[in-house]
Amino acid sequence: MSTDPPVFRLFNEIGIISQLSGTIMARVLPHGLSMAQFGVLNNFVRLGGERTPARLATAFQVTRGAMTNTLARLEAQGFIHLRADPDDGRGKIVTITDAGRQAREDALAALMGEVGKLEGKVDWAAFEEMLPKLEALRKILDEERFREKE
Amino acid sequence: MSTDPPVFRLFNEIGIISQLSGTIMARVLPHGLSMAQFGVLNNFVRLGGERTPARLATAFQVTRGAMTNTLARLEAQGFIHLRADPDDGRGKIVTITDAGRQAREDALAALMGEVGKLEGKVDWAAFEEMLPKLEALRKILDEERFREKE
DNA sequence: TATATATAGTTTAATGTTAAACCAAATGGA
DNA sequence: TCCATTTGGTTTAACATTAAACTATATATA
Repeated sequence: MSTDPPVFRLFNEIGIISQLSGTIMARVLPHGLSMAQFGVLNNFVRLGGERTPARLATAFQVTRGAMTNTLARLEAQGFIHLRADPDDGRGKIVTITDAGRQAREDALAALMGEVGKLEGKVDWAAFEEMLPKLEALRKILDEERFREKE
Repeated sequence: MSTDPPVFRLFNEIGIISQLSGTIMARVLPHGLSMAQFGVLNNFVRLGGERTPARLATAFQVTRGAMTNTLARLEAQGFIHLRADPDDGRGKIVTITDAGRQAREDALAALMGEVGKLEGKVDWAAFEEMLPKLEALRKILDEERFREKE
Protein backbone atom coordinates (compact mmCIF):
# COMPACT_ATOMS: atom_id res chain seq x y z
CA MET A 1 0.00 0.00 0.00
CA SER A 2 2.75 2.34 0.98
CA THR A 3 3.74 3.34 -2.53
CA ASP A 4 0.25 4.48 -3.47
CA PRO A 5 -0.26 8.23 -3.83
CA PRO A 6 -1.13 9.78 -0.47
CA VAL A 7 -4.66 10.59 -1.61
CA PHE A 8 -5.38 6.93 -2.19
CA ARG A 9 -3.77 5.91 1.05
CA LEU A 10 -5.92 8.47 2.84
CA PHE A 11 -9.16 7.16 1.38
CA ASN A 12 -7.98 3.62 1.94
CA GLU A 13 -7.26 4.17 5.63
CA ILE A 14 -10.51 6.04 6.10
CA GLY A 15 -12.44 3.26 4.42
CA ILE A 16 -10.90 0.58 6.60
CA ILE A 17 -11.33 2.60 9.80
CA SER A 18 -14.95 3.18 8.91
CA GLN A 19 -15.53 -0.50 8.30
CA LEU A 20 -13.73 -1.65 11.44
CA SER A 21 -15.26 0.93 13.75
CA GLY A 22 -18.69 0.16 12.35
CA THR A 23 -18.45 -3.57 13.01
CA ILE A 24 -16.89 -3.10 16.46
CA MET A 25 -19.63 -0.66 17.46
CA ALA A 26 -22.44 -2.71 15.95
CA ARG A 27 -21.30 -5.69 18.02
CA VAL A 28 -21.80 -3.92 21.34
CA LEU A 29 -25.01 -2.06 20.52
CA PRO A 30 -28.04 -3.34 22.45
CA HIS A 31 -31.59 -3.83 21.17
CA GLY A 32 -30.24 -4.96 17.80
CA LEU A 33 -29.50 -1.35 16.91
CA SER A 34 -27.24 -0.55 13.97
CA MET A 35 -25.03 2.52 13.94
CA ALA A 36 -27.35 4.09 11.39
CA GLN A 37 -30.29 3.55 13.72
CA PHE A 38 -28.39 4.80 16.75
CA GLY A 39 -27.42 7.92 14.82
CA VAL A 40 -31.04 8.79 14.19
CA LEU A 41 -32.11 8.21 17.79
CA ASN A 42 -29.13 10.17 19.08
CA ASN A 43 -29.94 13.05 16.79
CA PHE A 44 -33.46 13.25 18.18
CA VAL A 45 -32.35 13.14 21.79
CA ARG A 46 -29.64 15.73 21.38
CA LEU A 47 -31.52 18.20 19.24
CA GLY A 48 -35.08 17.47 20.30
CA GLY A 49 -38.18 18.17 18.28
CA GLU A 50 -39.51 16.58 15.13
CA ARG A 51 -38.05 15.95 11.71
CA THR A 52 -39.07 14.80 8.28
CA PRO A 53 -37.42 11.77 6.68
CA ALA A 54 -36.06 14.02 3.96
CA ARG A 55 -34.38 16.27 6.48
CA LEU A 56 -32.87 13.30 8.25
CA ALA A 57 -31.56 11.94 4.94
CA THR A 58 -29.88 15.27 4.25
CA ALA A 59 -28.44 15.49 7.75
CA PHE A 60 -26.88 12.04 7.53
CA GLN A 61 -25.99 12.40 3.87
CA VAL A 62 -27.64 9.21 2.77
CA THR A 63 -30.25 8.70 0.07
CA ARG A 64 -33.92 8.94 0.94
CA GLY A 65 -34.21 5.26 0.18
CA ALA A 66 -31.64 4.46 2.83
CA MET A 67 -33.47 6.62 5.36
CA THR A 68 -36.79 4.97 4.52
CA ASN A 69 -35.16 1.66 5.39
CA THR A 70 -33.61 2.89 8.65
CA LEU A 71 -36.85 4.52 9.78
CA ALA A 72 -38.90 1.44 8.95
CA ARG A 73 -36.66 -0.67 11.19
CA LEU A 74 -36.77 1.86 14.00
CA GLU A 75 -40.53 2.05 13.77
CA ALA A 76 -40.87 -1.74 13.78
CA GLN A 77 -38.91 -1.79 17.04
CA GLY A 78 -41.13 0.94 18.47
CA PHE A 79 -38.29 3.44 18.81
CA ILE A 80 -39.80 6.14 16.63
CA HIS A 81 -43.27 7.18 15.54
CA LEU A 82 -44.24 8.21 12.03
CA ARG A 83 -47.29 10.26 11.15
CA ALA A 84 -48.52 12.14 8.12
CA ASP A 85 -47.56 15.81 7.85
CA PRO A 86 -50.80 17.78 8.09
CA ASP A 87 -49.25 20.65 6.12
CA ASP A 88 -47.78 18.61 3.28
CA GLY A 89 -49.62 15.69 1.76
CA ARG A 90 -46.36 14.13 0.57
CA GLY A 91 -44.52 14.40 3.85
CA LYS A 92 -44.22 12.51 7.08
CA ILE A 93 -43.18 13.60 10.54
CA VAL A 94 -40.88 11.53 12.72
CA THR A 95 -40.75 11.63 16.51
CA ILE A 96 -38.80 9.54 19.00
CA THR A 97 -40.69 7.39 21.51
CA ASP A 98 -39.89 6.80 25.18
CA ALA A 99 -38.62 3.34 24.25
CA GLY A 100 -36.43 5.04 21.67
CA ARG A 101 -34.98 7.38 24.28
CA GLN A 102 -34.22 4.45 26.53
CA ALA A 103 -32.64 2.47 23.70
CA ARG A 104 -30.47 5.45 22.84
CA GLU A 105 -29.37 5.79 26.44
CA ASP A 106 -28.44 2.11 26.68
CA ALA A 107 -26.66 2.30 23.35
CA LEU A 108 -24.71 5.38 24.37
CA ALA A 109 -23.53 3.65 27.52
CA ALA A 110 -22.44 0.60 25.53
CA LEU A 111 -20.57 2.72 23.02
CA MET A 112 -18.88 4.71 25.76
CA GLY A 113 -17.78 1.48 27.38
CA GLU A 114 -16.35 0.25 24.13
CA VAL A 115 -14.51 3.50 23.49
CA GLY A 116 -13.20 3.32 27.04
CA LYS A 117 -11.37 0.12 26.16
CA LEU A 118 -9.32 2.12 23.69
CA GLU A 119 -8.31 4.67 26.29
CA GLY A 120 -4.56 4.87 26.61
CA LYS A 121 -4.07 3.23 23.24
CA VAL A 122 -5.36 6.03 21.04
CA ASP A 123 -4.23 9.64 20.98
CA TRP A 124 -7.71 11.13 20.85
CA ALA A 125 -6.44 14.67 21.23
CA ALA A 126 -4.61 14.38 17.92
CA PHE A 127 -7.80 13.24 16.23
CA GLU A 128 -9.77 16.03 17.79
CA GLU A 129 -7.41 18.43 16.08
CA MET A 130 -8.11 16.73 12.77
CA LEU A 131 -11.85 17.14 13.06
CA PRO A 132 -12.13 20.50 11.30
CA LYS A 133 -10.08 19.22 8.37
CA LEU A 134 -12.21 16.11 8.11
CA GLU A 135 -15.38 18.16 8.25
CA ALA A 136 -14.07 20.36 5.47
CA LEU A 137 -13.24 17.34 3.33
CA ARG A 138 -16.64 15.84 3.96
CA LYS A 139 -18.37 19.02 2.79
CA ILE A 140 -16.31 19.18 -0.38
CA LEU A 141 -17.03 15.56 -1.20
CA ASP A 142 -20.71 16.14 -0.59
CA GLU A 143 -20.75 18.98 -3.10
CA GLU A 144 -18.75 16.87 -5.52
CA ARG A 145 -21.27 14.10 -5.30
CA PHE A 146 -23.99 16.29 -6.73
CA ARG A 147 -21.76 18.25 -9.09
CA GLU A 148 -21.06 14.98 -10.85
CA LYS A 149 -24.65 14.55 -11.84
CA GLU A 150 -24.71 17.46 -14.26
CA MET B 1 -23.86 16.68 15.63
CA SER B 2 -21.59 19.23 17.09
CA THR B 3 -22.34 18.49 20.72
CA ASP B 4 -21.46 14.80 20.43
CA PRO B 5 -18.24 13.70 22.12
CA PRO B 6 -15.28 14.17 19.77
CA VAL B 7 -14.76 10.42 19.45
CA PHE B 8 -18.20 10.01 17.98
CA ARG B 9 -17.80 12.99 15.73
CA LEU B 10 -14.55 11.52 14.49
CA PHE B 11 -16.08 8.16 13.60
CA ASN B 12 -19.09 9.91 12.16
CA GLU B 13 -17.02 12.10 9.83
CA ILE B 14 -14.86 9.16 8.83
CA GLY B 15 -17.93 7.09 8.07
CA ILE B 16 -19.49 9.76 5.89
CA ILE B 17 -16.23 10.49 4.08
CA SER B 18 -15.79 6.80 3.40
CA GLN B 19 -19.30 6.51 2.04
CA LEU B 20 -19.08 9.62 -0.13
CA SER B 21 -15.61 8.92 -1.50
CA GLY B 22 -16.65 5.36 -2.27
CA THR B 23 -19.68 6.35 -4.30
CA ILE B 24 -17.87 9.17 -6.09
CA MET B 25 -15.01 6.85 -7.03
CA ALA B 26 -17.28 3.97 -8.01
CA ARG B 27 -19.10 6.28 -10.39
CA VAL B 28 -16.01 7.05 -12.45
CA LEU B 29 -14.45 3.58 -12.42
CA PRO B 30 -14.49 1.90 -15.85
CA HIS B 31 -15.20 -1.76 -16.63
CA GLY B 32 -17.80 -1.84 -13.86
CA LEU B 33 -15.04 -2.07 -11.28
CA SER B 34 -15.80 -1.43 -7.63
CA MET B 35 -13.26 0.11 -5.29
CA ALA B 36 -12.81 -3.28 -3.64
CA GLN B 37 -12.01 -4.81 -7.00
CA PHE B 38 -9.72 -1.97 -8.01
CA GLY B 39 -7.87 -2.35 -4.72
CA VAL B 40 -7.07 -5.96 -5.46
CA LEU B 41 -5.90 -5.28 -9.01
CA ASN B 42 -3.84 -2.32 -7.85
CA ASN B 43 -2.21 -4.41 -5.18
CA PHE B 44 -1.12 -6.97 -7.77
CA VAL B 45 0.27 -4.39 -10.15
CA ARG B 46 2.17 -2.49 -7.49
CA LEU B 47 3.60 -5.42 -5.61
CA GLY B 48 3.72 -8.03 -8.35
CA GLY B 49 3.70 -11.78 -7.85
CA GLU B 50 1.02 -14.12 -6.65
CA ARG B 51 -1.18 -14.23 -3.58
CA THR B 52 -3.63 -16.48 -1.85
CA PRO B 53 -7.19 -15.31 -1.14
CA ALA B 54 -6.48 -15.59 2.60
CA ARG B 55 -3.49 -13.27 2.32
CA LEU B 56 -5.51 -10.77 0.33
CA ALA B 57 -8.29 -10.88 2.91
CA THR B 58 -5.77 -10.12 5.65
CA ALA B 59 -4.13 -7.34 3.63
CA PHE B 60 -7.45 -5.60 3.02
CA GLN B 61 -8.82 -6.44 6.43
CA VAL B 62 -12.02 -7.98 5.20
CA THR B 63 -13.43 -11.42 5.93
CA ARG B 64 -12.51 -14.35 3.72
CA GLY B 65 -16.12 -14.42 2.60
CA ALA B 66 -15.89 -10.87 1.32
CA MET B 67 -12.69 -11.69 -0.54
CA THR B 68 -14.25 -14.79 -2.08
CA ASN B 69 -16.97 -12.53 -3.44
CA THR B 70 -14.56 -9.89 -4.79
CA LEU B 71 -12.34 -12.50 -6.43
CA ALA B 72 -15.31 -14.27 -8.01
CA ARG B 73 -16.38 -11.03 -9.66
CA LEU B 74 -12.86 -10.23 -10.85
CA GLU B 75 -12.49 -13.71 -12.28
CA ALA B 76 -15.87 -13.51 -14.04
CA GLN B 77 -14.63 -10.34 -15.75
CA GLY B 78 -11.37 -12.04 -16.70
CA PHE B 79 -9.21 -9.70 -14.64
CA ILE B 80 -7.64 -12.35 -12.44
CA HIS B 81 -6.90 -16.05 -12.70
CA LEU B 82 -7.44 -18.59 -9.94
CA ARG B 83 -5.73 -21.95 -9.73
CA ALA B 84 -5.25 -24.60 -7.08
CA ASP B 85 -2.20 -24.33 -4.86
CA PRO B 86 -0.02 -27.37 -5.64
CA ASP B 87 1.56 -27.20 -2.17
CA ASP B 88 -1.65 -26.87 -0.15
CA GLY B 89 -4.75 -28.79 -1.06
CA ARG B 90 -6.98 -26.25 0.66
CA GLY B 91 -5.49 -23.20 -0.96
CA LYS B 92 -5.77 -21.26 -4.19
CA ILE B 93 -3.36 -18.98 -5.96
CA VAL B 94 -4.45 -15.72 -7.55
CA THR B 95 -2.70 -13.98 -10.42
CA ILE B 96 -3.63 -10.89 -12.40
CA THR B 97 -4.29 -11.19 -16.14
CA ASP B 98 -3.28 -8.81 -18.90
CA ALA B 99 -6.88 -7.64 -19.09
CA GLY B 100 -6.68 -7.03 -15.35
CA ARG B 101 -3.57 -4.91 -15.75
CA GLN B 102 -5.24 -2.87 -18.46
CA ALA B 103 -8.38 -2.42 -16.37
CA ARG B 104 -6.28 -1.27 -13.43
CA GLU B 105 -4.48 1.23 -15.64
CA ASP B 106 -7.73 2.65 -16.99
CA ALA B 107 -9.17 2.77 -13.49
CA LEU B 108 -6.13 4.54 -12.10
CA ALA B 109 -6.38 7.20 -14.81
CA ALA B 110 -10.08 7.70 -14.07
CA LEU B 111 -9.45 8.00 -10.34
CA MET B 112 -6.59 10.44 -10.89
CA GLY B 113 -8.86 12.54 -13.06
CA GLU B 114 -11.51 12.56 -10.38
CA VAL B 115 -9.04 13.49 -7.68
CA GLY B 116 -7.74 16.23 -9.95
CA LYS B 117 -11.14 17.88 -9.82
CA LEU B 118 -10.64 18.39 -6.11
CA GLU B 119 -7.30 20.09 -6.60
CA GLY B 120 -7.28 23.53 -5.08
CA LYS B 121 -10.29 22.71 -2.93
CA VAL B 122 -8.65 20.24 -0.58
CA ASP B 123 -5.57 20.74 1.54
CA TRP B 124 -4.01 17.39 0.73
CA ALA B 125 -0.77 18.22 2.54
CA ALA B 126 -2.65 18.44 5.82
CA PHE B 127 -4.16 15.03 5.23
CA GLU B 128 -0.82 13.58 4.33
CA GLU B 129 0.36 14.61 7.78
CA MET B 130 -2.58 12.78 9.31
CA LEU B 131 -1.76 9.53 7.60
CA PRO B 132 0.47 8.07 10.31
CA LYS B 133 -2.14 8.79 12.96
CA LEU B 134 -4.85 7.19 10.88
CA GLU B 135 -2.71 4.15 10.23
CA ALA B 136 -2.08 3.80 13.95
CA LEU B 137 -5.80 4.04 14.69
CA ARG B 138 -6.57 1.46 12.05
CA LYS B 139 -4.11 -0.99 13.56
CA ILE B 140 -5.56 -0.56 17.04
CA LEU B 141 -9.09 -1.08 15.77
CA ASP B 142 -8.00 -4.16 13.91
CA GLU B 143 -6.57 -5.65 17.08
CA GLU B 144 -9.69 -4.65 18.96
CA ARG B 145 -11.85 -6.44 16.45
CA PHE B 146 -10.30 -9.78 17.31
CA ARG B 147 -9.77 -9.07 20.99
CA GLU B 148 -13.53 -8.79 21.28
CA LYS B 149 -14.05 -12.35 20.30
CA GLU B 150 -12.52 -13.81 23.42
C1' DT C 1 -55.70 28.59 -14.69
C1' DA C 2 -53.06 25.01 -16.71
C1' DT C 3 -49.03 22.85 -17.38
C1' DA C 4 -44.40 21.90 -16.30
C1' DT C 5 -41.11 21.12 -12.85
C1' DA C 6 -39.55 20.01 -8.32
C1' DT C 7 -39.91 17.48 -4.04
C1' DA C 8 -41.35 13.61 -0.48
C1' DG C 9 -41.33 9.05 0.10
C1' DT C 10 -41.27 4.08 -1.45
C1' DT C 11 -39.73 0.23 -3.95
C1' DT C 12 -36.59 -2.75 -6.51
C1' DA C 13 -32.23 -4.57 -8.05
C1' DA C 14 -27.53 -4.64 -7.34
C1' DT C 15 -23.29 -4.51 -4.53
C1' DG C 16 -20.29 -5.11 -0.47
C1' DT C 17 -19.92 -6.33 3.92
C1' DT C 18 -20.19 -9.38 8.41
C1' DA C 19 -21.09 -13.59 11.00
C1' DA C 20 -21.67 -18.17 11.26
C1' DA C 21 -21.96 -22.76 9.58
C1' DC C 22 -19.81 -25.81 6.74
C1' DC C 23 -16.20 -28.96 4.24
C1' DA C 24 -11.58 -30.19 3.22
C1' DA C 25 -6.88 -30.31 4.20
C1' DA C 26 -2.83 -29.27 7.17
C1' DT C 27 -0.60 -29.29 11.70
C1' DG C 28 0.65 -30.59 16.25
C1' DG C 29 0.66 -33.16 20.41
C1' DA C 30 -0.30 -37.46 23.08
C1' DT D 1 -0.03 -43.00 14.49
C1' DC D 2 -4.31 -40.87 15.70
C1' DC D 3 -7.09 -37.39 17.06
C1' DA D 4 -7.90 -32.59 18.08
C1' DT D 5 -7.18 -28.18 16.50
C1' DT D 6 -6.22 -24.84 13.13
C1' DT D 7 -6.52 -22.92 8.62
C1' DG D 8 -8.25 -22.04 3.61
C1' DG D 9 -12.15 -21.33 1.12
C1' DT D 10 -17.26 -21.27 0.21
C1' DT D 11 -21.95 -20.53 1.21
C1' DT D 12 -25.97 -18.45 3.26
C1' DA D 13 -28.64 -15.02 5.65
C1' DA D 14 -28.94 -10.49 7.13
C1' DC D 15 -28.00 -5.71 6.70
C1' DA D 16 -26.83 -0.95 4.80
C1' DT D 17 -26.16 1.42 1.03
C1' DT D 18 -26.79 3.46 -3.99
C1' DA D 19 -29.25 4.37 -8.29
C1' DA D 20 -33.20 4.55 -10.69
C1' DA D 21 -38.02 4.12 -11.52
C1' DC D 22 -42.33 5.21 -9.66
C1' DT D 23 -46.50 7.63 -7.21
C1' DA D 24 -48.33 11.53 -5.16
C1' DT D 25 -48.31 16.20 -3.93
C1' DA D 26 -46.58 21.02 -4.10
C1' DT D 27 -44.81 24.98 -6.48
C1' DA D 28 -43.78 28.05 -10.15
C1' DT D 29 -44.42 29.98 -14.54
C1' DA D 30 -46.50 31.00 -18.89
